[in-house]
Amino acid sequence: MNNSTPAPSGTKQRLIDGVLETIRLHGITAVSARTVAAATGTNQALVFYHFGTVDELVAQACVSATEARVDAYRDRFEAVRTVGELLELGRTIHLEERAGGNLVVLAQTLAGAQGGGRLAEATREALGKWVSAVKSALDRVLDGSPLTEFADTAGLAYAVSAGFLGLTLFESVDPEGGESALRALTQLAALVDVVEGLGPIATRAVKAKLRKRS
Amino acid sequence: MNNSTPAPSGTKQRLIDGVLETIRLHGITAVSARTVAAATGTNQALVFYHFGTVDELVAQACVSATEARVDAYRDRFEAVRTVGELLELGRTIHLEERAGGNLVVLAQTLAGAQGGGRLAEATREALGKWVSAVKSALDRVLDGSPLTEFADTAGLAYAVSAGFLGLTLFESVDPEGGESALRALTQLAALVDVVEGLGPIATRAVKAKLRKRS
DNA sequence: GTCTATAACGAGATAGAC
DNA sequence: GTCTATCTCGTTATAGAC
Repeated sequence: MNNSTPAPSGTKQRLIDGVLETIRLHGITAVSARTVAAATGTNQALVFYHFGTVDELVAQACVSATEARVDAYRDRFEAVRTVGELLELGRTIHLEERAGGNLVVLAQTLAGAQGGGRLAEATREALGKWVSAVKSALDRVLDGSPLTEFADTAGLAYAVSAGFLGLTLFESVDPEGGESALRALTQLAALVDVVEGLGPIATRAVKAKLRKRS
Repeated sequence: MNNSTPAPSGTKQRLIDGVLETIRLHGITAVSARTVAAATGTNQALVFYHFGTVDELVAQACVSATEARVDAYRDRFEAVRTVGELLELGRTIHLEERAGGNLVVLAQTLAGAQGGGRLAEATREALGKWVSAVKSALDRVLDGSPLTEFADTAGLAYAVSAGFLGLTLFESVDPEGGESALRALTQLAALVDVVEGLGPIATRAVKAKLRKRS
């Protein structure tokens, strides 16, 4: 806790890896000091020595794993230029992270945070990392678009992040449904780009109609 | 199991109510035969007498609760006429069900289904009820719209349902974030309606551009 | 820092009285 | 159909040897 990357060398990191693997394979309900110890090849007492409680281990694992993954996409977030590209990036992230199982960890931890407590705090922090990445991309992408003055980018970022998380949980019980949802989102991305590139006349029409409603 | 509504009179229904309340208040991780018994004022042996296993109780509670809620919205789903109205209904459902805690139950059960098994089957079934309600509304609403031939309504229904579930989990750890997400969705609903009502010229332009991309 | 051993407790599940 | 009692096991957490 004394520098930015507290050098969790050795066992501490192995325990974090172990709990992540356990969550990926068997869900948050299967997490215990013993199952984590089994996954790391060590023993359960080390969980309490290094983290004090099981919840604390899960919390730290969730935050650090999410941080690492969001950082890994920083360049690609910054390369996004249209809403369609952003949705496409979302789809890519979803696919890649599903393979690595990182979204599952976040979704599971989020579910486990229902009772409040330490996990709620940790998941709020972890989700915030994704949300802020999406929000800054949205701010850049929507700049100058007919949607700017009506779209609450912060709220949209929350909605998008939450949506992908829900999708992650969903496809674990219904892979085909998840697949078709992703295909639909890809079509949606194309639609958004088309609307964005409608040209000045149509854009002004959209803007005018939107103003009339608000 | 011998007729459509198996008359789960008395204790069996109380156990179902008890597990639902437990999940709402403390999450799926807090569910056990003992906690449910405490919530019903009875004893834990009844769980096994009536359901065999705790998982089976959770599974039946999830499915029956979801079925009841989806039925409660049937009329309102059928009254929907535009995409914007559908999104608005989604927002309404989300608000009402959050108060009753029913979406939380589904989201929590979904998270608990990660390891497969009985819960996975039950949540697939329960989610399917929401999805099919959304899909039939989408089919009706998109009929004749410029989006029809490009939108995969089944996939969209999955995406929308999963999205609202993710939002439900999200706002339990970050209520303000959830609020802003819902506000953003309301704005989005207005935008969709505006695009839908663009008039024949713009509609043809959108269609043409979409075709060029696919 | 890591291990074994163990305490204290809650879990799922069953047996049997009523 | 409901209860109490109990079995067995997994759980968190600690104590203490190494």
